[in-house]
Amino acid sequence: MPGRKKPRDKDGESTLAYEDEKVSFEAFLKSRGLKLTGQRKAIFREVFRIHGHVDADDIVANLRRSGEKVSRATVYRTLELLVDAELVKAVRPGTSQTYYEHAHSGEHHDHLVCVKCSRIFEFYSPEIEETQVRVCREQNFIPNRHTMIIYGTCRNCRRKGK
Amino acid sequence: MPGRKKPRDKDGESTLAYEDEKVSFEAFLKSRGLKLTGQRKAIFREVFRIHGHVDADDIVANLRRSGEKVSRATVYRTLELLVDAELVKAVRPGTSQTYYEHAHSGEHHDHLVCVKCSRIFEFYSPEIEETQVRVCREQNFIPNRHTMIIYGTCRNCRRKGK
DNA sequence: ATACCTGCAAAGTGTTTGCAATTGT
DNA sequence: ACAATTGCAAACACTTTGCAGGTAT
Repeated sequence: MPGRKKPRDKDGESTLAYEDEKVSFEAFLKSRGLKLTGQRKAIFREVFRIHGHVDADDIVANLRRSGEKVSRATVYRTLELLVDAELVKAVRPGTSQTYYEHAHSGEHHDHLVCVKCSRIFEFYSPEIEETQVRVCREQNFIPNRHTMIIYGTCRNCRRKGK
Repeated sequence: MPGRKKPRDKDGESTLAYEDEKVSFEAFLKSRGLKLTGQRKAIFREVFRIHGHVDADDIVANLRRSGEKVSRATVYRTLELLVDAELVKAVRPGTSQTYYEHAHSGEHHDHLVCVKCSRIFEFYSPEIEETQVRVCREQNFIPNRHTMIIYGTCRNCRRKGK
Protein backbone atom coordinates (compact mmCIF):
# COMPACT_ATOMS: atom_id res chain seq x y z
CA MET A 1 0.00 0.00 0.00
CA PRO A 2 2.26 2.73 -1.27
CA GLY A 3 1.78 6.20 0.18
CA ARG A 4 0.05 4.87 3.23
CA LYS A 5 1.90 5.69 6.45
CA LYS A 6 2.73 2.91 8.79
CA PRO A 7 0.90 3.34 12.07
CA ARG A 8 3.29 4.76 14.65
CA ASP A 9 3.14 5.31 18.37
CA LYS A 10 4.56 8.36 20.09
CA ASP A 11 8.10 7.01 20.11
CA GLY A 12 8.01 6.59 16.39
CA GLU A 13 8.05 2.83 16.76
CA SER A 14 6.23 0.99 14.08
CA THR A 15 3.32 -0.99 15.40
CA LEU A 16 3.80 -3.45 12.59
CA ALA A 17 6.69 -4.84 14.61
CA TYR A 18 4.12 -5.59 17.28
CA GLU A 19 2.18 -7.78 14.87
CA ASP A 20 5.33 -9.61 13.84
CA GLU A 21 6.23 -10.23 17.41
CA LYS A 22 2.78 -11.45 18.23
CA VAL A 23 3.10 -13.97 15.45
CA SER A 24 6.52 -15.03 16.76
CA PHE A 25 5.15 -15.47 20.24
CA GLU A 26 2.29 -17.58 19.01
CA ALA A 27 4.68 -19.69 16.94
CA PHE A 28 6.96 -20.05 19.92
CA LEU A 29 4.12 -21.27 22.11
CA LYS A 30 2.91 -23.67 19.49
CA SER A 31 6.40 -25.06 18.93
CA ARG A 32 6.54 -25.98 22.58
CA GLY A 33 3.02 -27.25 22.85
CA LEU A 34 2.04 -24.34 25.10
CA LYS A 35 -1.28 -22.57 25.12
CA LEU A 36 -2.20 -19.06 24.12
CA THR A 37 -4.22 -17.99 27.13
CA GLY A 38 -5.95 -14.73 27.90
CA GLN A 39 -3.33 -13.86 30.50
CA ARG A 40 -0.47 -14.49 28.12
CA LYS A 41 -2.11 -12.30 25.52
CA ALA A 42 -2.66 -9.53 28.03
CA ILE A 43 0.88 -9.64 29.38
CA PHE A 44 2.31 -9.73 25.90
CA ARG A 45 0.17 -6.74 24.90
CA GLU A 46 1.22 -4.79 27.96
CA VAL A 47 4.94 -5.44 27.56
CA PHE A 48 4.84 -4.39 23.93
CA ARG A 49 2.65 -1.38 24.63
CA ILE A 50 5.35 0.12 26.81
CA HIS A 51 8.51 1.44 25.25
CA GLY A 52 11.06 1.44 27.99
CA HIS A 53 11.73 -0.69 31.01
CA VAL A 54 9.00 -2.37 33.01
CA ASP A 55 9.15 -4.68 35.98
CA ALA A 56 6.76 -7.46 36.87
CA ASP A 57 4.79 -5.32 39.30
CA ASP A 58 4.29 -2.55 36.76
CA ILE A 59 2.67 -5.09 34.48
CA VAL A 60 0.42 -6.45 37.21
CA ALA A 61 -0.58 -2.94 38.24
CA ASN A 62 -1.24 -1.74 34.69
CA LEU A 63 -3.32 -4.76 33.81
CA ARG A 64 -5.29 -4.57 37.05
CA ARG A 65 -5.99 -0.92 36.34
CA SER A 66 -7.46 -1.81 32.98
CA GLY A 67 -9.61 -4.45 34.57
CA GLU A 68 -7.59 -7.53 33.63
CA LYS A 69 -6.73 -9.85 36.44
CA VAL A 70 -3.38 -11.58 36.39
CA SER A 71 -1.30 -12.80 39.26
CA ARG A 72 2.32 -11.91 39.84
CA ALA A 73 3.20 -15.58 39.43
CA THR A 74 1.74 -15.68 35.94
CA VAL A 75 3.48 -12.47 34.99
CA TYR A 76 6.83 -13.87 36.06
CA ARG A 77 6.16 -17.10 34.26
CA THR A 78 5.12 -15.35 31.07
CA LEU A 79 8.06 -12.96 31.13
CA GLU A 80 10.33 -15.95 31.33
CA LEU A 81 8.67 -17.38 28.22
CA LEU A 82 9.09 -14.08 26.40
CA VAL A 83 12.76 -14.02 27.33
CA ASP A 84 13.16 -17.61 26.14
CA ALA A 85 11.44 -16.66 22.91
CA GLU A 86 14.00 -13.84 22.60
CA LEU A 87 11.23 -11.31 22.21
CA VAL A 88 12.07 -9.61 25.49
CA LYS A 89 15.36 -8.87 27.21
CA ALA A 90 15.83 -8.91 30.96
CA VAL A 91 17.91 -6.02 32.30
CA ARG A 92 19.26 -6.30 35.83
CA PRO A 93 20.71 -2.93 36.65
CA GLY A 94 22.17 -3.86 40.00
CA THR A 95 19.18 -3.24 42.20
CA SER A 96 17.31 -6.28 43.34
CA GLN A 97 14.71 -6.17 40.63
CA THR A 98 14.68 -7.18 37.03
CA TYR A 99 13.40 -4.93 34.27
CA TYR A 100 12.18 -6.05 30.91
CA GLU A 101 12.30 -4.40 27.51
CA HIS A 102 11.50 -5.45 23.97
CA ALA A 103 14.37 -7.22 22.33
CA HIS A 104 13.90 -5.54 18.98
CA SER A 105 12.72 -2.08 19.90
CA GLY A 106 14.42 0.36 17.63
CA GLU A 107 18.19 0.25 17.37
CA HIS A 108 20.44 -1.99 19.33
CA HIS A 109 21.41 -0.11 22.47
CA ASP A 110 23.27 -0.45 25.72
CA HIS A 111 22.60 0.93 29.18
CA LEU A 112 23.97 3.51 31.54
CA VAL A 113 22.81 2.83 35.08
CA CYS A 114 23.02 5.47 37.78
CA VAL A 115 24.41 4.01 40.98
CA LYS A 116 22.77 6.78 42.97
CA CYS A 117 19.19 6.74 41.74
CA SER A 118 19.15 3.44 39.78
CA ARG A 119 17.68 5.09 36.73
CA ILE A 120 18.46 3.40 33.43
CA PHE A 121 19.55 5.45 30.42
CA GLU A 122 19.99 4.03 26.99
CA PHE A 123 22.70 4.88 24.52
CA TYR A 124 23.92 3.65 21.24
CA SER A 125 27.51 3.91 20.16
CA PRO A 126 28.75 2.03 17.12
CA GLU A 127 32.31 2.35 18.40
CA ILE A 128 31.65 0.80 21.76
CA GLU A 129 29.77 -1.98 20.00
CA GLU A 130 32.71 -2.66 17.83
CA THR A 131 35.14 -2.61 20.72
CA GLN A 132 32.81 -4.79 22.74
CA VAL A 133 32.76 -7.38 19.98
CA ARG A 134 36.54 -7.32 19.70
CA VAL A 135 37.09 -7.66 23.45
CA CYS A 136 34.66 -10.54 23.58
CA ARG A 137 36.35 -12.29 20.72
CA GLU A 138 39.69 -11.99 22.52
CA GLN A 139 38.13 -13.42 25.63
CA ASN A 140 36.35 -16.20 23.81
CA PHE A 141 33.05 -14.85 25.01
CA ILE A 142 29.86 -14.43 23.01
CA PRO A 143 28.26 -11.09 23.83
CA ASN A 144 24.50 -10.79 24.13
CA ARG A 145 22.94 -7.97 22.25
CA HIS A 146 21.41 -5.14 24.31
CA THR A 147 23.07 -6.03 27.53
CA MET A 148 26.10 -3.90 28.23
CA ILE A 149 25.85 -1.81 31.34
CA ILE A 150 28.07 1.08 32.34
CA TYR A 151 27.64 2.25 35.91
CA GLY A 152 28.09 5.81 37.08
CA THR A 153 26.34 8.93 38.22
CA CYS A 154 23.68 10.59 36.13
CA ARG A 155 23.31 14.29 35.51
CA ASN A 156 20.33 14.65 37.82
CA CYS A 157 22.10 13.14 40.78
CA ARG A 158 25.18 15.16 40.05
CA ARG A 159 23.13 18.35 39.94
CA LYS A 160 21.60 17.49 43.27
CA GLY A 161 25.09 16.90 44.62
CA LYS A 162 24.36 13.35 45.58
CA MET B 1 65.81 -0.88 51.03
CA PRO B 2 67.22 -1.46 47.58
CA GLY B 3 67.42 -4.99 46.36
CA ARG B 4 64.84 -6.15 48.86
CA LYS B 5 61.80 -7.60 47.23
CA LYS B 6 58.41 -6.34 48.17
CA PRO B 7 56.39 -9.08 49.78
CA ARG B 8 53.99 -10.51 47.26
CA ASP B 9 51.08 -12.88 47.41
CA LYS B 10 50.40 -15.56 44.86
CA ASP B 11 48.65 -13.19 42.49
CA GLY B 12 51.69 -10.97 42.40
CA GLU B 13 49.82 -8.30 44.29
CA SER B 14 51.96 -6.21 46.57
CA THR B 15 50.95 -6.56 50.18
CA LEU B 16 52.14 -3.03 50.78
CA ALA B 17 48.91 -1.89 49.21
CA TYR B 18 47.18 -3.76 51.99
CA GLU B 19 48.96 -1.63 54.59
CA ASP B 20 48.03 1.56 52.77
CA GLU B 21 44.44 0.49 52.59
CA LYS B 22 44.38 -0.41 56.23
CA VAL B 23 45.60 3.08 57.05
CA SER B 24 42.93 4.57 54.76
CA PHE B 25 40.24 2.53 56.43
CA GLU B 26 41.35 3.60 59.89
CA ALA B 27 41.46 7.22 58.78
CA PHE B 28 38.01 6.87 57.22
CA LEU B 29 36.58 5.48 60.45
CA LYS B 30 38.23 8.17 62.53
CA SER B 31 36.97 10.91 60.22
CA ARG B 32 33.44 9.74 60.85
CA GLY B 33 33.83 9.12 64.56
CA LEU B 34 33.45 5.38 64.07
CA LYS B 35 35.26 2.68 65.98
CA LEU B 36 37.87 0.20 64.89
CA THR B 37 36.43 -2.98 66.30
CA GLY B 38 37.70 -6.54 66.15
CA GLN B 39 35.00 -7.49 63.69
CA ARG B 40 35.80 -4.63 61.37
CA LYS B 41 39.47 -5.55 61.44
CA ALA B 42 38.67 -9.18 60.68
CA ILE B 43 36.30 -8.37 57.83
CA PHE B 44 38.76 -5.91 56.37
CA ARG B 45 41.53 -8.49 56.58
CA GLU B 46 39.40 -11.13 54.93
CA VAL B 47 38.26 -8.93 52.05
CA PHE B 48 41.80 -7.87 51.29
CA ARG B 49 43.18 -11.36 51.68
CA ILE B 50 41.07 -12.53 48.78
CA HIS B 51 41.89 -11.45 45.28
CA GLY B 52 38.73 -11.88 43.32
CA HIS B 53 35.06 -11.57 44.07
CA VAL B 54 33.56 -12.46 47.42
CA ASP B 55 30.06 -12.21 48.71
CA ALA B 56 28.93 -11.56 52.25
CA ASP B 57 28.40 -15.21 53.02
CA ASP B 58 31.88 -16.17 51.84
CA ILE B 59 33.28 -13.74 54.35
CA VAL B 60 31.14 -15.03 57.19
CA ALA B 61 32.05 -18.61 56.33
CA ASN B 62 35.78 -17.94 55.99
CA LEU B 63 35.94 -16.04 59.25
CA ARG B 64 33.92 -18.66 61.10
CA ARG B 65 36.26 -21.32 59.79
CA SER B 66 39.24 -19.50 61.19
CA GLY B 67 37.53 -19.20 64.52
CA GLU B 68 36.35 -15.59 64.32
CA LYS B 69 32.72 -14.96 64.99
CA VAL B 70 30.93 -12.30 63.02
CA SER B 71 27.30 -12.06 62.08
CA ARG B 72 26.02 -11.55 58.57
CA ALA B 73 24.56 -8.24 59.68
CA THR B 74 27.96 -6.93 60.70
CA VAL B 75 29.52 -8.13 57.48
CA TYR B 76 26.94 -6.27 55.43
CA ARG B 77 27.34 -3.17 57.54
CA THR B 78 31.12 -3.25 57.27
CA LEU B 79 31.10 -3.89 53.54
CA GLU B 80 28.94 -0.83 53.16
CA LEU B 81 31.53 1.20 55.05
CA LEU B 82 34.31 -0.15 52.85
CA VAL B 83 32.33 0.80 49.76
CA ASP B 84 31.73 4.28 51.16
CA ALA B 85 35.43 4.57 51.88
CA GLU B 86 36.01 3.63 48.23
CA LEU B 87 38.30 0.81 49.25
CA VAL B 88 35.94 -1.83 47.93
CA LYS B 89 33.69 -1.99 44.88
CA ALA B 90 30.35 -3.74 44.81
CA VAL B 91 29.72 -5.76 41.64
CA ARG B 92 26.18 -6.84 40.91
CA PRO B 93 26.41 -9.19 37.98
CA GLY B 94 22.71 -9.66 37.48
CA THR B 95 22.09 -12.51 39.83
CA SER B 96 20.46 -11.55 43.07
CA GLN B 97 23.63 -11.29 45.07
CA THR B 98 26.31 -8.67 45.38
CA TYR B 99 29.98 -9.44 45.08
CA TYR B 100 32.78 -7.32 46.43
CA GLU B 101 36.31 -6.74 45.22
CA HIS B 102 39.15 -4.40 46.16
CA ALA B 103 38.86 -1.07 44.50
CA HIS B 104 42.54 -0.74 43.77
CA SER B 105 43.62 -4.29 43.07
CA GLY B 106 45.96 -4.28 40.16
CA GLU B 107 44.87 -2.58 36.98
CA HIS B 108 41.55 -0.99 36.37
CA HIS B 109 39.35 -3.64 34.82
CA ASP B 110 35.81 -4.32 33.69
CA HIS B 111 33.68 -7.43 33.79
CA LEU B 112 32.30 -10.04 31.47
CA VAL B 113 29.41 -11.86 33.10
CA CYS B 114 28.14 -15.15 31.75
CA VAL B 115 24.35 -15.18 31.59
CA LYS B 116 24.35 -18.96 31.69
CA CYS B 117 26.59 -19.77 34.66
CA SER B 118 26.90 -16.29 36.26
CA ARG B 119 30.66 -16.52 36.40
CA ILE B 120 32.48 -13.21 36.37
CA PHE B 121 35.53 -12.72 34.13
CA GLU B 122 37.71 -9.66 34.24
CA PHE B 123 39.23 -7.91 31.29
CA TYR B 124 41.12 -4.77 30.65
CA SER B 125 40.95 -2.91 27.38
CA PRO B 126 42.34 0.60 27.07
CA GLU B 127 40.17 1.16 23.99
CA ILE B 128 36.93 0.27 25.67
CA GLU B 129 37.91 2.51 28.55
CA GLU B 130 38.46 5.36 26.23
CA THR B 131 35.21 4.79 24.39
CA GLN B 132 33.38 4.40 27.68
CA VAL B 133 34.67 7.76 28.85
CA ARG B 134 33.67 9.41 25.58
CA VAL B 135 30.17 7.93 25.59
CA CYS B 136 29.66 9.00 29.16
CA ARG B 137 30.81 12.51 28.42
CA GLU B 138 28.30 12.72 25.56
CA GLN B 139 25.58 11.50 27.89
CA ASN B 140 26.60 13.80 30.73
CA PHE B 141 27.21 10.81 32.91
CA ILE B 142 30.15 10.21 35.23
CA PRO B 143 31.35 6.62 34.93
CA ASN B 144 32.47 4.71 37.97
CA ARG B 145 35.74 2.95 37.65
CA HIS B 146 35.69 -0.86 37.60
CA THR B 147 32.04 -1.24 36.93
CA MET B 148 31.31 -1.90 33.31
CA ILE B 149 29.63 -5.20 32.66
CA ILE B 150 29.25 -6.97 29.33
CA TYR B 151 26.86 -9.90 29.37
CA GLY B 152 27.18 -12.96 27.22
CA THR B 153 28.07 -16.61 27.17
CA CYS B 154 31.44 -17.84 28.39
CA ARG B 155 33.61 -20.43 26.69
CA ASN B 156 32.80 -23.13 29.24
CA CYS B 157 29.07 -22.84 28.76
CA ARG B 158 29.48 -22.70 25.03
CA ARG B 159 31.59 -25.84 25.11
CA LYS B 160 28.93 -27.58 27.12
CA GLY B 161 26.38 -26.42 24.56
CA LYS B 162 24.32 -24.56 27.12
C1' DA C 1 -10.10 -35.78 27.57
C1' DT C 2 -6.08 -34.28 28.99
C1' DA C 3 -2.23 -31.71 29.17
C1' DC C 4 -1.41 -27.29 30.23
C1' DC C 5 -2.40 -22.87 33.15
C1' DT C 6 -3.70 -20.07 36.79
C1' DG C 7 -3.94 -18.04 41.41
C1' DC C 8 -2.98 -18.51 45.92
C1' DA C 9 -0.14 -18.86 49.63
C1' DA C 10 4.03 -20.63 51.20
C1' DA C 11 8.79 -20.95 50.65
C1' DG C 12 13.17 -19.15 49.11
C1' DT C 13 17.01 -15.84 48.59
C1' DG C 14 19.80 -12.12 49.69
C1' DT C 15 19.77 -8.02 52.37
C1' DT C 16 18.33 -4.62 55.94
C1' DT C 17 16.74 -3.16 60.43
C1' DG C 18 15.04 -2.62 65.50
C1' DC C 19 16.59 -3.53 69.73
C1' DA C 20 18.88 -4.95 74.03
C1' DA C 21 23.30 -6.07 75.45
C1' DT C 22 28.20 -5.01 74.76
C1' DT C 23 32.48 -2.56 73.67
C1' DG C 24 36.01 0.92 72.04
C1' DT C 25 37.59 5.55 72.90
C1' DA D 1 30.72 7.41 80.64
C1' DC D 2 28.61 7.24 76.45
C1' DA D 3 27.98 6.91 71.85
C1' DA D 4 28.93 3.43 68.64
C1' DT D 5 28.65 -1.59 67.67
C1' DT D 6 27.17 -6.17 67.80
C1' DG D 7 24.16 -10.36 67.14
C1' DC D 8 19.82 -11.97 66.92
C1' DA D 9 15.62 -12.47 64.88
C1' DA D 10 12.20 -10.31 62.47
C1' DA D 11 11.22 -7.67 58.54
C1' DC D 12 11.98 -6.80 53.70
C1' DA D 13 11.74 -6.92 48.63
C1' DC D 14 11.67 -9.68 44.87
C1' DT D 15 11.08 -14.05 42.82
C1' DT D 16 9.97 -19.00 42.59
C1' DT D 17 7.22 -23.06 43.53
C1' DG D 18 3.62 -26.76 44.99
C1' DC D 19 -0.79 -27.62 44.51
C1' DA D 20 -5.87 -27.78 43.68
C1' DG D 21 -9.05 -26.15 40.60
C1' DG D 22 -9.82 -24.17 35.89
C1' DT D 23 -9.08 -23.87 30.71
C1' DA D 24 -7.51 -24.18 25.74
C1' DT D 25 -6.97 -27.42 22.16
